[in-house]
Amino acid sequence: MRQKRGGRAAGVTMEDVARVAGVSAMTVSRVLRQPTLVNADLKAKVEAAIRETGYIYNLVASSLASQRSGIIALILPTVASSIFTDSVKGVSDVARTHAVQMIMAETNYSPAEEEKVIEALLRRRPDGFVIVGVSHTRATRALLEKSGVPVVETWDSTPTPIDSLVGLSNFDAMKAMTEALVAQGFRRIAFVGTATRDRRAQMRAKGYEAGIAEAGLGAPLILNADDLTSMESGRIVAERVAALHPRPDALLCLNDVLAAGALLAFQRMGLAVPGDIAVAGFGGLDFSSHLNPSLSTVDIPRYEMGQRAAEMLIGRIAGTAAQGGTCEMGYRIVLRESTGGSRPAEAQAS
Amino acid sequence: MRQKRGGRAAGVTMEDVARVAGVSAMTVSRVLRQPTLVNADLKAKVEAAIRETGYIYNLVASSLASQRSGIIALILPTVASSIFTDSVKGVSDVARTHAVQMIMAETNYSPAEEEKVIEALLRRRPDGFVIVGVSHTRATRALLEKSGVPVVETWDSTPTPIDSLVGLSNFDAMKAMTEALVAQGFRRIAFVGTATRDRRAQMRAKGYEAGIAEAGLGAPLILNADDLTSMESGRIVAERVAALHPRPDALLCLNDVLAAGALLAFQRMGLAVPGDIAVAGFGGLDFSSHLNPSLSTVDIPRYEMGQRAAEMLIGRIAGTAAQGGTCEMGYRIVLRESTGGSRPAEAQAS
DNA sequence: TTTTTAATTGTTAGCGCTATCATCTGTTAG
DNA sequence: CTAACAGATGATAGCGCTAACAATTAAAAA
Repeated sequence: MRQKRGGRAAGVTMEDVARVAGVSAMTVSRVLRQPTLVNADLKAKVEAAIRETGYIYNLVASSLASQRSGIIALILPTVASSIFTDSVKGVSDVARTHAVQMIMAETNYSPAEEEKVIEALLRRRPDGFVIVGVSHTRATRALLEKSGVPVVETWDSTPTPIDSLVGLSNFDAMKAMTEALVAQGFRRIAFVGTATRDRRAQMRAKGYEAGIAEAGLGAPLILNADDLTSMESGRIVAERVAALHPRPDALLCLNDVLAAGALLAFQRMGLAVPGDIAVAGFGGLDFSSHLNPSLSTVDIPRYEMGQRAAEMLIGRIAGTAAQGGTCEMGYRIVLRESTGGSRPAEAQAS
Repeated sequence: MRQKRGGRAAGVTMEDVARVAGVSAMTVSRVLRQPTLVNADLKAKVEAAIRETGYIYNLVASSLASQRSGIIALILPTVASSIFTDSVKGVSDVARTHAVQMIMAETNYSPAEEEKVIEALLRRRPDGFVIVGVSHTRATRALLEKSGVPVVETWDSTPTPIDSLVGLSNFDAMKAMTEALVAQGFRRIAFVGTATRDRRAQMRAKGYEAGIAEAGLGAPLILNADDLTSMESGRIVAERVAALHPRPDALLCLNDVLAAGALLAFQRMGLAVPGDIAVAGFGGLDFSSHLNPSLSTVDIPRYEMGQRAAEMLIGRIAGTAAQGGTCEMGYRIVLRESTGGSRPAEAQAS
């Protein structure tokens, strides 16, 4: 430890290691970053010096000098929801294998907050962004394009991604589930989820509407919920649904969390699922298959989406992948007991 | 944009902004960091120049020059589990209000991985660490102590924290739940969760054992599960429990996820909960109160623990809090239908 | 032997900021 | 009228690393 610049304590630097090992700082740097370029004896000497001094490589200085931060930023609507945790893990796992660190920030489903958050993260000079969603403010888009940082958008689809895309058609997926419910014989299918929040929610609602329209089932019935990510919210909606006349014979939910909340609430108020009312969700979350009755859902490859997005991003950063790359992820309609399907049967789609 | 150093493109720098505004770079820096020191006219001019040039502050350079990264690191066992998401949010929310960024890494419940992860993060020179758990390798402890970075440990208790602690007594909490079950009249209480994973799991198992021993209920019965964070694992354990002779009259689980998996599995195999077997969990997760029957649990202030830990850490970083600070968080025994308690009644403890 | 080439290592000059001190203005007090 | 001082701005010298190039040595080719 030395004293420098007005008395602030500084840690061990590469220079210190170099002195101990009897080489130049550059050689130490090479041992750490391109060990094959260094003679084996010297390498051993340097490694010993590193151990002896307790040197900890300084990535801040490295980032500044090399213009590479080794950080990828992950922007998502919320960190506190089970909906995205698997995608986070997918990104995080890939990041780790490439010796890159992931930094996360949440937007609370607000494009304005997203703009702020991205601007804040840009100050860290991340090597790339994975962003959940394709709907951004004009300024956000301009900011990202000007910065020249690779971006992979995901969890939604668009023909005009900022850079690259790991897509998911929320519209198609929810429409397919609606059709599956129709095929199961349900005729008064209601939908929970607002059309006024984020684009993913909107597209799912539109998919439901399209499914209803094509089946010629009359006017769609869309119910809103204030909070779209809590079981409590599902419970509250279930009470409203139970009071409707005529009561819907199926309730399709924006996601599995709402669906589970509704399903359990129906049961508690004495309604049989699916006898009195069927319930279906979206997302394929883990707990869905464990509920009694097990919950029908649209299974989407959450972990794989995160993985794929991170891999694509790392390709873009390395320059091996071209801009404009797109990869559409599929979905699976999983009909279980909550819609009258049998437990083990899992229909396949897309 | 200028070309520098062999042709790499560089973005707009503070120097560029300064030139446009007709001031020195130092003044631009002051406008951004200590605006009160700068004359209002100049400030306006600089702000205009920033907008005009599209300048984005470079925190990498700032971190290097100021020896402050503005990053706090959060180390937790896993990012993919609902158990910690609320704590993550607590840390993240506090970090945001202090204009600090949070960087997260997971250890997979392994002290060896924790050591690697902490060493990797130390390279980014974070201003502080929040670490879930108090059990670390000797090397980890030495590393953190030598680095001099403030550390707040949480989600467990110890008289000898590395630096500061936001504590939770897993032993006391699980013992209290065991006693509550005994008070409810259960006599053959089994426990699920391994005593061989992390210290938090161990302490909970020990709390259960102590509760059983003090009640004079004979030998404790501890069942292991391979995976301690999935409902599927709870289901598998439930099958083993159902086959026991005599069958336990209550199953106490390491956490709510296991408990929910077990509860739903018991129901599916035709066992009444709590009639044939009671179930209780730990963690106070959101979904517990929604299950039918609602799940008894030990509610712990997950979000607040994250908040408190982050606040304490920021105090340590600012130098306003002393080393060795400790703050013990409480817990609440919540008895619900799954142990024969009535739904609204929520007993209070600690 | 001399020249060419490849393989190692070192030197230099930043990366884009900020801590520190110096300078310069305009006040206020003596 | 000068000294003392506070307030605002600028100049300088790094922070700890790496890109680019230079220098050195040893091996291969001529």
